[in-house]
Amino acid sequence: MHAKILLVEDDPGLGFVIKDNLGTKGYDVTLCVDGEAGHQTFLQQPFDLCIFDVMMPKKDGFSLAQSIRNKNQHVPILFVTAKSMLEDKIAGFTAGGDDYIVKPFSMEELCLRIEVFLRRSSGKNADEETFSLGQYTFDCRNLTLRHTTSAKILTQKEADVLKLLCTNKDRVLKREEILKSVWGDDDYFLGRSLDVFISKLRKYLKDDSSVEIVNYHGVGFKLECE
Amino acid sequence: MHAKILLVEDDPGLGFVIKDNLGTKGYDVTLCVDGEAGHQTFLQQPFDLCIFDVMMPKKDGFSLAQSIRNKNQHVPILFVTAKSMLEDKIAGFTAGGDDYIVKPFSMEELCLRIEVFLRRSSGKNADEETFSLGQYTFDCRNLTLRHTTSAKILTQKEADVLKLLCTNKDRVLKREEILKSVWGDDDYFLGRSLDVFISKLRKYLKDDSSVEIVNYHGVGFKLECE
DNA sequence: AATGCACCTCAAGGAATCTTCAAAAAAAAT
DNA sequence: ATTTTTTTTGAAGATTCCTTGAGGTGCATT
Repeated sequence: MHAKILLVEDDPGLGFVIKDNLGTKGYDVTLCVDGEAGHQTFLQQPFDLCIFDVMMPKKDGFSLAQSIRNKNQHVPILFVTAKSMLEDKIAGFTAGGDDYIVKPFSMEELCLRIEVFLRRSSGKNADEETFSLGQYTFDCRNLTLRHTTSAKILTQKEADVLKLLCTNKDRVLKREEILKSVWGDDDYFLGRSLDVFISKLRKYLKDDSSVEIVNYHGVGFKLECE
Repeated sequence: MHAKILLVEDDPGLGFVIKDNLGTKGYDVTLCVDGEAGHQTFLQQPFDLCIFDVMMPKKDGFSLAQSIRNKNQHVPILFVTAKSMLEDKIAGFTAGGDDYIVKPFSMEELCLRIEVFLRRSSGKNADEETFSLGQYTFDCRNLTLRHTTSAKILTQKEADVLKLLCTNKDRVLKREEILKSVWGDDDYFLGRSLDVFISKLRKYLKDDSSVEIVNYHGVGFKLECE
């Protein structure tokens, strides 16, 4: 249950202090030293919360946030700003439920903000949009499929298909039902596409043999979890 | 036999009136005053039908419905909307067999909808979707024939034939009837196919001798279960 | 009892469907 | 405009299923 936090901070001293401190509070912190690195890291693994310094070389905190919002609309982002920064500029970027904290700040202050954020998002997420599939957990808001050890970020379509299968666990879904629901249409070639997606999902789910997408010849597919 | 209804309505006056009224008609109504409470209640006990006001504080009726669909794909949900609500938005949410009723409505209107729903869902689940054949249970939507111990997955055609036999249990079905219904056509060679299917079904059903597909020479077949 | 037709079961052939990989096309991000 | 990511398309091989044929049994009329 350790929340995963992505910390992007160009000042090595400050970065280390924060990472260390949050580490002792039980958070799992990944530190990146610039926006570029932060972006790459975010694309490779899922996080529950982001903390971005605004002033950074290569890619500042705001543009990093923007890039990230292309992939994920929900992760809470906490900006770290200098006191000199204009209020209204910050306000623009924190409109979507994000927040900011002004340097210098105390560790207590930071932890407080983090807790507020995590409580808010976990409450929303817990029952609404996550499914458990054997050893896997699928969070369809964040397009994240977690296994005991690792985590895979899915594309939107992959997630759509998997979600449909999840909400109809143990029921046979006809090919047309899936196509209509995910693609909004049903023709022969889309059927081939669906096959490819099923194939991909199976690959992602192969680490737990008790989870299976079973084909019903000439009919469709069923997700089984025994 | 009292159907259990979950009513989620934030207006205490209206909520009470509905609950009371339905109560006198023999329904067992649980009233919640917001979406959150409704969600919690739903997770704790089973209901036969849900009635959700769409406009509610904390969690609106649609998002509540979505949460519930993650846990239960089948409970019928009836939305209560204001007249001003856009038709197509409602349509999107009522696609899966759910329905809505526009405020203000009369109690008669509401009861009518409820009865339709309950009849449909009890009918669908019991009569159309699954059949019991001696020690066997046949789930024709999922093409599954279960015995006490094991389960056999049928092909679509096998299931079609068995379903036809089930819906006409203890009645002799003429060969042409079966061929027309399952194959859409009736010629000599398909008749031979039918024989093969009957043969297969008998094999699948051989673990309970009280279930039998009997041939009527020159006429057709009858499923007997005694 | 004999004959002809209907039924039963098995098993092989062939058609349709599924699976997966890889490359092309399209869409999105920078 | 260029690069990267995602989706679609194509194709080969594997799998599944329906049909069909063969060999045998059962029924009914003669």
